Amino acid sequence: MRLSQSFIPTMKEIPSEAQIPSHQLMLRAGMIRKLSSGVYEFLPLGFKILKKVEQIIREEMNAAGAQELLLPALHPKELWEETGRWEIYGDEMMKVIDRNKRQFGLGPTHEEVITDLVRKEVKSYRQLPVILYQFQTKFRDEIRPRFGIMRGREFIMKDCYSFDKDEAGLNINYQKMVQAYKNIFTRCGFDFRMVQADSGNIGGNLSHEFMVLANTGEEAIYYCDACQVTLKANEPEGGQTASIEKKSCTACQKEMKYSRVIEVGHTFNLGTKYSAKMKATFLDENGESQPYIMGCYGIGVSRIVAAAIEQSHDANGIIWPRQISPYQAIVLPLDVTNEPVKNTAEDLYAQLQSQGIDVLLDDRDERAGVKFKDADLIGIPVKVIISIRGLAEGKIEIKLRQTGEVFKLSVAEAVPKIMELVQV
RNA sequence: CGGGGCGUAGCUCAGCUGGUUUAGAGCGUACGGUUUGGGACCGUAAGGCCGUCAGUUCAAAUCUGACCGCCCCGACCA
Repeated sequence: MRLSQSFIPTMKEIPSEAQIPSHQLMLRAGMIRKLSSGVYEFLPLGFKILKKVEQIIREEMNAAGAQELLLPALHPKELWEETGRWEIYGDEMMKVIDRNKRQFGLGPTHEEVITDLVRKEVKSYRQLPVILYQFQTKFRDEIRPRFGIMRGREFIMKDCYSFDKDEAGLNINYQKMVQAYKNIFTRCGFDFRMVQADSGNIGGNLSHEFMVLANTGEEAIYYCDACQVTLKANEPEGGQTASIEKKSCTACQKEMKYSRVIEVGHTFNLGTKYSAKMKATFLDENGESQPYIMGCYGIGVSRIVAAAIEQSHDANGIIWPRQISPYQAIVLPLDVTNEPVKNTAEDLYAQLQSQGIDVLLDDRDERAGVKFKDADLIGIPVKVIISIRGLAEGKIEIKLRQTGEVFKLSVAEAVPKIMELVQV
C-alpha cells in the first residue's frame, strides 16, 4: 500500500475526548473515528488490525473443532421472553420496532438465537456435540460507554456456543476452548492471566475470565506466577486511588502481585440454564428427552485491539506485536524528489511485495521527520529507511520499532534480512 | 440514573466581569518560495448559524433558562 493513496488520517494532537493511551493513539493513528458516544467507525488501518485478530481467533477456533456461522443481529422479543431475559436485560438491550409494531432487540449476546437454531435441528445425541461460533457486531446500551472502543455500545465480539449430551462432554469442550483461548491470547502477544469469575448476566455454574495486564484496566487481579494462582480483586473502598490491600498466595504463601487488567475473554459453563427454559432437547441413548448441556465462550475482538495498544506503546505511538501489526514493514524514502532514493524504494517495495510481505510505502513528498513520526505513531514493527546519505555508502537502513535496533545493509542483503525480521 | 466538567475553524485552544471594528491564534488544508535524517521556515488564501431554542438588553460567543451532545467518577459488562 502506498501511503500517498491510503486513507490513514493521522493527527499530531490528542483529541480532548480521549483519556487513555489506546483511545488517543487509535484516533491519532487514523484507526478509528467516533460517530456517537460508544459508537465508532473503523477506518482501513483499524479494520486491517481487526481482521488480523479475527483471523488468529478463527484459526484457533477451527482447530478446536468449532464451526463458524453468522447469526442475525435482530432478535424477536418473543425469543428473549422464553428465557425471561427481555425483562432481565432491560434497558441494556437496544430495541427497535418494525412497521407492524413488532418489537425486536439488537442482539447483545446470542444464547437465545443459537439455542433456538440448534433445538430446531439437533434432535439426537448422535448429532452432539456441536460447537458453533461467529464474529458479529453486538449492541449493548451501556450505562456509561468509555475509553473509545474499550467499552462501546456497539462492538465486535466472537461468541461461541457448545452443545453436549452430558456434563462430561461439556467439560472436554470447555477445556478445549480454554486451551484455544490461551493460544489466541499468546498469539496476540499478550501478557494475560486466566481467573475464575462470577457468571453475571449470562449465567451458569462456572466461568473464567481472560485478563490482559494493563494499568488502565477497569478491573484488577492478584496473581502468583510461581503457583498460577490468580484471584479477582475487589474494587478498594474509595476507588482506584485507595491503597491496595496485600494478599498472600494460597499455595506458596508468598505475597501476590497486583495488576489492573482488561477483560478480553470470558468462558461460561452454562449447563442447562438456557436449554431447559427454551425446551431445547434431544433424545438420549434411552430415547429420553434431555436438555442440551451448554457452554458459551466470548472474546471482545475490538477490545483486543485496544488492549494490545494499552500493553504496547511508547511516547511516539503504538508498538504492534508482529502477529497483529497491520503491515509487516514500512519503506521510507526520505526524499522522493531524489531519483536514486525514489527508485531504490520503489524497487525494494516491489521486491518485498513479491515475497508476500505486507508492506507500506511512504511515497509522500514529506520531510523525513514527518515520515518517522507517522511510521512510529502507527507502530509498524520494521522501518526500512532509504536516504541520500545511506545510498552514498551503498546502504539502506533497517530500524526496529520496538528496540530501536538498527541494521545498515546493501539493498541485496536487505530483502532477506527484512524477511527474517518480519517472521512471527 | 446520581455526582462533576465541557460545547468557539478539521485538531488543540484563546476571547466570556455584555459594546472595538468584519470572532482570534497555533497546527492541519490549498497555492508560491526557501528547505530536506525525527512533526522546518516565510508569504498568501480558503475554512465559523460561537451546540440548539427561548429569554434579559439599545446591544449576547459573552448574562439567564430549557433542551441536545460529549467527557470524567460510580453501579453493569467482552
